[in-house]
Amino acid sequence: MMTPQVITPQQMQQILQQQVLSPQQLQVLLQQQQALMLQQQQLQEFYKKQQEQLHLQLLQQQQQQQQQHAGSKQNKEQQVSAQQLAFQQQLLQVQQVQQQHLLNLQRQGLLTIQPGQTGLPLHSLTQGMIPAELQQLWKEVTNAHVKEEHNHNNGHRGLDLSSPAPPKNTHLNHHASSNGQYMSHKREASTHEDHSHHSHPLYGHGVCKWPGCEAVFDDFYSFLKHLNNEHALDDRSTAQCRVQMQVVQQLELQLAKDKERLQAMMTHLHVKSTEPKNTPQPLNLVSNVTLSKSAHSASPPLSLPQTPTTPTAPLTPLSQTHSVITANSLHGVGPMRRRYSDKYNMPISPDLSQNKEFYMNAEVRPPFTYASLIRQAILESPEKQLTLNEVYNWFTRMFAYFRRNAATWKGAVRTNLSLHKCFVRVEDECGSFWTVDDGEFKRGRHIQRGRPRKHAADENFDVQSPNLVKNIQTSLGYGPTLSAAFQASMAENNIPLYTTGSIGSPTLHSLAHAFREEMNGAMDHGNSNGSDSSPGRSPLPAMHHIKEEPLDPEDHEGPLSLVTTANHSPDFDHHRDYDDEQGHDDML
DNA sequence: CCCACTTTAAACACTA
DNA sequence: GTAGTGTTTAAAGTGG
Repeated sequence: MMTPQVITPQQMQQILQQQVLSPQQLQVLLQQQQALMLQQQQLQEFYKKQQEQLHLQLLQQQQQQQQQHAGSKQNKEQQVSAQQLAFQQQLLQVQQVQQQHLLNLQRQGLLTIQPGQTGLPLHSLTQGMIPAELQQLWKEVTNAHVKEEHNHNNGHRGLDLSSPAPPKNTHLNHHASSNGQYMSHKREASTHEDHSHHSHPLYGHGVCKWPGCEAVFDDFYSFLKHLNNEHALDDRSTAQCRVQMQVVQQLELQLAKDKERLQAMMTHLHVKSTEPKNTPQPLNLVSNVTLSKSAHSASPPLSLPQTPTTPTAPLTPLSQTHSVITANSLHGVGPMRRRYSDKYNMPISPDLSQNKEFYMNAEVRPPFTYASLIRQAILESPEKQLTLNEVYNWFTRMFAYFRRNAATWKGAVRTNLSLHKCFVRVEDECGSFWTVDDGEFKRGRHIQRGRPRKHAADENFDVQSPNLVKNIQTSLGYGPTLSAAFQASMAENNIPLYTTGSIGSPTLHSLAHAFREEMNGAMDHGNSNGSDSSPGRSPLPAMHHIKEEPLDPEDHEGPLSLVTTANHSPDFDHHRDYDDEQGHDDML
């Protein structure tokens, strides 16, 4: 495996630029292509090693911290948590680069992994493994002092049952070795195949993996024939090869950058960790709670599947409850009982924005209520209004959990939309969409039960009834004024306005973009319906609300309803930049 | 224990 | 008829 430096891209390029090649050169070229593959594998190994190093370092650090951890807590806590956050995000980033790299390789046919041979499903490598592993790492770092770090070998079984990765891939404290396991499997497999002459890096699952080819073959020999005929050394092939080289180069470049950054961070943290005072607490801030809780609720040793959700916690150490994510909830079985922001206006935005990538990649149930999430989704939209389908898409886009556990949450979303007073349905010719009445959200009220059942037909009656006063108000273009009111409301709740680019967190756009890129590679079939967006809406819909108000005296206490107006700011031109491009719902 | 709230499931209605 | 959407009710769980 540890092949010495095989060939540099420059050399390759030279060769390729010669254009006219002898059979010998062709042979050399093919060999070099294989060498390139080996390089890829080396890269992978490097990734693993880096992970391992990280792991060790984190453990060391944590041990040191434990020894000092009796001291002052509160002051340093946040500082440390910020470091941890950054570190965690860097970890994530490296993982994502790795993931992207692997995906790319796989897509380009340079990495041929056949589940049957490796014993691991491909997606466990390209999708599930990364977040799971990261979480595992975090769990170890954060919980090591509670859990016994030693003699865990056979006792722990890894992860979340819903995780795509099989248990054996996720042994506690064995993530590195399990990867090594994979590698050795792969190596074994490939050497074995090489012996049997039935494998080729460009041949997998009966398909030619030459970039852009994907021809199907029954047997290996017809593939070889095809390879020699269709992908012989000609302009096209060399061009493709060059492209591939650039892809690899770019990935390597990116990796190098991230590596460097990570190294700097690690160095920095390491230095700090040797200073007695800077590490009053273990890396995490909440894991104790999480662990103790889940230790009761879940089967003891293992099922802390995605517990590393705790990285969310360091950012917003508000209360303990929100950090408690039990195994059950992570499995999608248990109810979502982390009242993070359901009432009392706990702003979910900070957590959401800071942990966005985490939620996007890890199948962790977000510690927010549906109502909070829906509200967030709507408020994040340029026009502060979303169709149901767009709400769905926001969920799937922002949370890996909802991409996977699609079973019931859509119903819950609908129920919440209907049930909460704060969500107001608005309708125009093109369809209906939902807006948020933040005043009602603050009050956290539900529509009273037992009120007369509403029939759709009723909506057409009583257009002038007092119930619809709000509608009339909101249908007048109160744009700027209401926008100000809305922002004030947001400020009051300490909720950043993404759409206006607030806190230093990455914008939704860029994140969505990154996510989309990743998804494009990672999704097997996901996009069943390209039409994510609901029937096109005019930028200025003639709004008339549908939701009736039971005419509660309290409902007229203030200008609350004004806030509910969709913010028809002049920027509706750049709306839906990402909304419409993706329809990843229904991916179970 | 009570109450408010959340989640989930289910039934039902309406529309495309 | 089906799927999507929306409303409502009920049960169960959580937490103040």
